[in-house]
Amino acid sequence: MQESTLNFFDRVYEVAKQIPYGRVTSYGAIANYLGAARSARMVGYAMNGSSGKEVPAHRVVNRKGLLTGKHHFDGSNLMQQLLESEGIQVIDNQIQDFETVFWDPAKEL
DNA sequence: CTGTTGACAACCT
DNA sequence: AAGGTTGCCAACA
Repeated sequence: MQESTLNFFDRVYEVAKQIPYGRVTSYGAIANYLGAARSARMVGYAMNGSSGKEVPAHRVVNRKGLLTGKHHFDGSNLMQQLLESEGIQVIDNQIQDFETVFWDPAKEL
């Protein structure tokens, strides 16, 4: 696969789609996997175009395990409910046992 | 082409 | 240790 052909956004989508069920990852982890460790913000920004795509943006949170991007979802607690639907405990936009459900693309891939 | 923005992360006080 | 500020880097106006 010629990654160079794909835009930065597309790479983020590809990685996000590969997030296993019941797992989550951080923006920095994805950015690190893409070689843009300092571009964690870009990952989040890329998610702006994830609407209407297969990208499970609700599985992507910041390094604290906090659902910072929930405000971008349709509802207010939609993101949280989606994660809880996958067996992830989320309390007050904070993922419980974050280290347990954390999925690092750089290690898993 | 230059400046601003942004779903973060790291550094500094 | 906890909180606030700066830095990154690519997209967008």
